[in-house]
Amino acid sequence: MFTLQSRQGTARRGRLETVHGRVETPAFMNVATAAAIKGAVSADDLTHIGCQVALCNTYHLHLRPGEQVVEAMGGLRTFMGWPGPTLTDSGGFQVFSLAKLRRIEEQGVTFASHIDGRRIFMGPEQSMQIQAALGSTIAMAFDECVENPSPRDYVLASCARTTRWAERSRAELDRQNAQRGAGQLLFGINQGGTYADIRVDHMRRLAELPFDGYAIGGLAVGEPAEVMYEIIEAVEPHMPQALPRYLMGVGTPDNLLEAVRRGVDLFDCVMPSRNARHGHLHTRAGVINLNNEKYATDRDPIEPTCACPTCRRYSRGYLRHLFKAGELLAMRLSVLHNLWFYNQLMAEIRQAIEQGDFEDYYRRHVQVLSRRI
RNA sequence: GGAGGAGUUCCCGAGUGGCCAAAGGGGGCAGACUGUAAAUCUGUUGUCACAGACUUCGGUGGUUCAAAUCCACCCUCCUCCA
Repeated sequence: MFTLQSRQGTARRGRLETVHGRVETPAFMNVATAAAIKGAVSADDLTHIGCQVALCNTYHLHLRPGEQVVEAMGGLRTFMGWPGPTLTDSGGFQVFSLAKLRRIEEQGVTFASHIDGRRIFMGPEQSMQIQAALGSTIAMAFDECVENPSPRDYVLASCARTTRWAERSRAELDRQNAQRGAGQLLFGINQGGTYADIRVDHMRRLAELPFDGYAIGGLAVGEPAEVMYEIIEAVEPHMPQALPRYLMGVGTPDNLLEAVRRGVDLFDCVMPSRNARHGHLHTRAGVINLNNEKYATDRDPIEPTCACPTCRRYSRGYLRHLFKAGELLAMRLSVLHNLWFYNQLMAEIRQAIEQGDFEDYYRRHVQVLSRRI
């Protein structure tokens, strides 16, 4: 159940009530691909850094440990000790990211497992069955994420297939929900590369299907940010107002501000966690690289005004040392900070929309938060 | 005291007459990263007046058109024998 609390221009402040808890939007979902936030961050930590939704991956969990194991262990939430809502990505992104290891056909995609090379077949039915077994709060339709730029002919054909896969995803999850007496939600995914007309046509088709939310996929995969914003603007008017909109895999703080401003409610991205593991930390003034020599004797926390567990206690100099020494603690503390930063950013955005200050908030932070300093 | 072996650029370590400023690691410095094949990947790492020149392979001297590489002596370290 999704309700809009308030709006400012196209920006929306909403609330998604699920059987596993409430999600205040706009929200950034924290990425836990293999049922874990990389960097030694526990589900318990997630609660403390303001995470609302944990995002896991169908393909990865199917390979290891296998959905039947997760199911036998009580489902994704029990398995990983995370009490809140979860979202599982369908495996569609792996069609893109593992392009060298797969073959696409109408029925689905055959992957060579990146772990042991064994053949894995995944179509919409398989993806839904796996996600149903995992028991995520929100399942994603099985799609093909196409790289940008791609030839128009290819995008057109791929998009038509993704539509058919969306229909099959919807039908199979309905079956799974009926069999299990479950109410797992399902989001459809818009594709169409960088072609606004294909995007719009595809979105219209998807909107005819009874999804619980709609995602824009296939962005931030090669195209300039401006093109991404244009595509969002083109597609947004065709997304149902009453349902949540999710921009998949995005992005930088700037990307989030720009997309919220254009009507997006949900996000996820590996950047804050991955970049944290690589020493790049977010501050109000931009992104710093803790590996840089200039931080060796810096006694300030990453962000002086930050209330995260890391900033309350540790200096940049110490964290830099931990990175240089290869200590796991460097990653843990950095990931905690960056995810806190993102979750906090979204909380501030929500408040700004509620108070009608979003435009002001946007102007003060855009092109500041994402710059490298 | 005797017999072997070894000393290479920040470190480890290849190289045994010219294609060597010297492989490969590590470390250092910097960069990348957008639904995670990522604790990963890339660049760079003697000096300078930098498409070239200069200095460098324990030290000194020599052989040679040419030496990190060959010869002599010296220094240091390791192993074994006394």
